[in-house]
Amino acid sequence: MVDTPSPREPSPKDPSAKEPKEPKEPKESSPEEPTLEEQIAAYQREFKDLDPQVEQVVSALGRLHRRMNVAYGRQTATLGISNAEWEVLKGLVLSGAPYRLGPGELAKSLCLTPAAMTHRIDRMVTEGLVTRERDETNRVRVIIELTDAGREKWLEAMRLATVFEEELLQDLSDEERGALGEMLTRLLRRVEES
Amino acid sequence: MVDTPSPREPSPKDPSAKEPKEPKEPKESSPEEPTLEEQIAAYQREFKDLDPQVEQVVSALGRLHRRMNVAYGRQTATLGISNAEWEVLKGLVLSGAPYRLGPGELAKSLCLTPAAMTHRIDRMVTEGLVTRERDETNRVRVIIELTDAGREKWLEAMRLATVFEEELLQDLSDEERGALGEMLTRLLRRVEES
DNA sequence: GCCTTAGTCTTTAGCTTCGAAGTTTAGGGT
DNA sequence: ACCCTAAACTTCGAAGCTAAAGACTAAGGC
Repeated sequence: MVDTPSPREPSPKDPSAKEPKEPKEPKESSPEEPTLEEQIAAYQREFKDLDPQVEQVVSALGRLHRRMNVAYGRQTATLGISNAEWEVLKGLVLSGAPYRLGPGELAKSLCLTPAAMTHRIDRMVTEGLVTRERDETNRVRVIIELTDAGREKWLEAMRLATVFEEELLQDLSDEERGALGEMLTRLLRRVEES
Repeated sequence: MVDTPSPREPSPKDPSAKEPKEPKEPKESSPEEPTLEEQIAAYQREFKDLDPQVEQVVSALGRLHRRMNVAYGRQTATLGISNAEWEVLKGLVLSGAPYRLGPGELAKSLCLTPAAMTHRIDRMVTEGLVTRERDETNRVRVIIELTDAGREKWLEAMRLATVFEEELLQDLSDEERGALGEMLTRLLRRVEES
């Protein structure tokens, strides 16, 4: 998860409230959210035999993933769907035409339990993104099929996502992008083998 | 976390059950969980103007994070704590001696709501990992303090985690590790700026 | 032909989280 | 002195997920 916990928004707080006469000193050193460097320094302070190189990779990776999910969430929200629903659309589209899958297969590809799929599909059917029907040749199976509206939503979300991802990687050269992807893939293979 | 959704275990299924006479053909092509390469190929098939390099970075990153969380979860489970509790211990230790923080500060450093912290702390107090007491000089504040047992748990978890992380990165040379960490940090900075 | 076994989806109960309202305390203005 | 606002935590209600149990269907042995 997997992960798709909807991240917390700081609750923007009506800015029309009266402006405080004095901005009120930031309290002295707000320990709100330590930066990455501070966090790694703290780790070294508290745990002597720690490889800072390894820690930097692991910590940056975790933070990056969290921030990206927040960004994706903001984008899908503008389309009127949740991050969770976007994941379902992804699963269906990636299965290829004619975009039909059973709830169980969808659940596997999203690393969810079948029970969770049942409820997600309930919502998405009422929103017109997918249809649910029983397979008449094998009445045990249920078939979820992407609607045209669902496919269109997926396309819009993809367009937003690719723009964001391109911005994210704008500081990396082509060689760097290739090297980064290759190294991440190597790590993934290592962890999937065990 | 976003983060820390407890991942689903495939439910090991009692192995003492009778062995099927024939292992029963894998059904022909189990589309269970597409591999990374298959997934990227599917994306290109369904969305023509997609940069495969970018997609590889993004997809590998997401998968890697999920697998790592599963691995961490297995480790903390052997210590008798959950991934969520481990995060709280991390937050306290990283704040430095004397390992005291308010629930609100803890919540911020973990990207959770204060409400969630209240419940997590309830559990951890009964398990003896932390103590909760009111600050006598400012009776609004509550102070969560790490116990010796809690600190010991954190140390054990750190030892397991560092072993795992070292294994994860074993295929990367020192230069590669440095480059990887630096690139991830650059991406993080980019996304944190906006 | 019946019955067991396995497979697929849904339902139920419990847990964790979030958002919002509620409670208690501190500090400042009148 | 009183009250008002802000801050910090807790409580409440709703939503989502998981694991386990339930219902229904297909397939195969006796």
